[in-house]
Amino acid sequence: MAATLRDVADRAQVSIRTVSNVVSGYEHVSEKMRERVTRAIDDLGYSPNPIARTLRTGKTGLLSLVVPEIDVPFFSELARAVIDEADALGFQVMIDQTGHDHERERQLLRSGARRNLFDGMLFAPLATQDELSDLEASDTLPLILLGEHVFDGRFDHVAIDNVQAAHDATTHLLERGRSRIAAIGAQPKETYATPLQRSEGFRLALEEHGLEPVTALQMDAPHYGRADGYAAATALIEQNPGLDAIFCYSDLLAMGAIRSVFDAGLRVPDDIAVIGIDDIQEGRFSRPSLSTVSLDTPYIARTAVERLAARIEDPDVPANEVIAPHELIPRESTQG
Amino acid sequence: MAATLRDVADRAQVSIRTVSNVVSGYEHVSEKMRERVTRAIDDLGYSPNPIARTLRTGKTGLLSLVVPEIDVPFFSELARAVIDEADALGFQVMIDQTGHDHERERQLLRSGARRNLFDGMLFAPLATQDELSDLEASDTLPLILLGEHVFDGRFDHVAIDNVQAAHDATTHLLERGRSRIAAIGAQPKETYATPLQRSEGFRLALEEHGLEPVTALQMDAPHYGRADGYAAATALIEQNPGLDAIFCYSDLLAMGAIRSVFDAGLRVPDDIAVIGIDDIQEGRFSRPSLSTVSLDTPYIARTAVERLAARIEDPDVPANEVIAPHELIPRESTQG
DNA sequence: TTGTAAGCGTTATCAC
DNA sequence: GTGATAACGCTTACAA
Repeated sequence: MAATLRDVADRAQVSIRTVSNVVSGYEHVSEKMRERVTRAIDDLGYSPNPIARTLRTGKTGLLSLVVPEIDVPFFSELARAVIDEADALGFQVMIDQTGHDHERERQLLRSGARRNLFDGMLFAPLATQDELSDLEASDTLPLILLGEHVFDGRFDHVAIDNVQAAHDATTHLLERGRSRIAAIGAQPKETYATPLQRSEGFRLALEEHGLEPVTALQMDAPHYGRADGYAAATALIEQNPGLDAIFCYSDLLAMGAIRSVFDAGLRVPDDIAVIGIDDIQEGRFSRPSLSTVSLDTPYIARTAVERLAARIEDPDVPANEVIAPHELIPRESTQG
Repeated sequence: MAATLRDVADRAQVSIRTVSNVVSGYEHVSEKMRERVTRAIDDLGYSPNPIARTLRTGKTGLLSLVVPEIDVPFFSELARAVIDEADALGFQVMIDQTGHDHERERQLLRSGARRNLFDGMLFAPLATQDELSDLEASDTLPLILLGEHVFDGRFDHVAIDNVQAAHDATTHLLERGRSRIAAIGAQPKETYATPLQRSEGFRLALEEHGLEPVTALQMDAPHYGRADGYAAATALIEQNPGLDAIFCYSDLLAMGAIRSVFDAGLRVPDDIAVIGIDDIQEGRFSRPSLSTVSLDTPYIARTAVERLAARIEDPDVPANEVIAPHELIPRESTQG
């Protein structure tokens, strides 16, 4: 069915080697040959088999992007940027979803079967340090960790300063005169780095303003979806009449929280100000528009893909950690 | 570095054939052999090279999902379902974005290089009939078209009844007593099927209620994003004081339109009712929550992946077209 | 039940 | 500058 190098060679009456040279743009091919081969290629509608090429070269041109769920806006926006960046560098991107499954993340990290299928992996995990701790850098395919800010010299990171981001968001609320501030997004049992760091930033900001973090005002959120934000905010409002602000660890939590405030008959930001983290597109057109801390997904994607490409090129480049910039974006949900 | 079948065979003192048998779960292997081989596999940390396997078998286990933009909620929600379904059937999913680029869609449809990399392709296009018209089913890898409702016996479709969906949305507005109804989402130049069909459904519903579609009330939208909805609605409101409802061809357009209504100092649904199509998650927590026509993405994904798997199994199964169900979901944005 | 060997479509190492 | 030919790691006739 599909034509092979051999078919082209036969038709052009040249050796398979010459055809390969033409296809891969080798310089030293005579004009005559090149033309003859090109014609045969067109006649037969030949295109090279990437699988065979890969078996020979070891390079697939495929990257793996691992995210919890692709339909979470932050991750789909990240994926978009990653795919575009990868495309620019000649890579295609496979998406794996871990669905908040710790075990699945673990598996993906060490599944050797993937070594040969992918040139590298971009990992945006809930992952904890312990998931990586018993992993040698040499055990995995070229790997870039996204988002998590874990101090570990062995792997490349493109991280976010979660402590500072949470601190900035909380400080913004404080500066707007709010003092009974709740936080939504701590994780119940797991020791994921991101929520811990955001809790830390929240606490720090309060203390800087001479406030003591009140345990009752810190709500867990099993996931970071709208429904989780809604449920947590509903409980908070019911139990804390004086509440005047909510800091959510993600924009999606914030969207749910805002809806909950209104369903409780209160207003955002007049009664309760709400701020998130991520700066997903949804928050720019929502009502009220969502104040947030913008994480620079294009920067994260570009840096990560470039870094990964470099590591694929040379596996021995020392691991480094880049902290992506973030920026407070005040919008209506805190302008009260 | 990575161990091969040969290495395992050497270590277990058996032939490569026996190792292969064990790895691929062949039945007739003696217990003794199986154990010896298994031990060697563990010792060496062997896992089979999927690329080599593919070169031999012709099956990659990879599917290609082509969408305009993965960060558009409808497509990320679809992708999530597709990836999950594919996973259940042992496939992994590669994502390609066409970025509304007609030429790129064309390319992806006929790029022969992909024939060997993917077992099949799920295509959620802006695609027009003419993009497919000069394409033989045998030219492409196994292909399922998503969303477009094009009558063409050559390709498998999992389609939406766009005419009926638009009709239902419009009728809902009419039944709520609205009569000066605008529509946002027609496409300027291109002859994409989806907008044409939705325009048709809009027109039909109006006529059934004895109303004449007014050209001035039908707005183009270059893309289907929030910003496009915002811009179109703003223009509509400015030029049509009596407007009492807007039917948007997508939920994202509707989110932008709603914001625009409020920025104009009017209320949804009191002054202007708004309805969309898609039923993205965002619309369930927005304020007001968004009335919409729900497209059953899990159904679409499941049907499409199953169908594709069947076609990969047997390329000669006749093409068929499935119409995915849709359902009107009345929410706050039309309850005035 | 297990071993031997051919071949999937490339690239790359030799010669010439 | 071009032609044979040996891998890449696997599956699968065909033998034994």
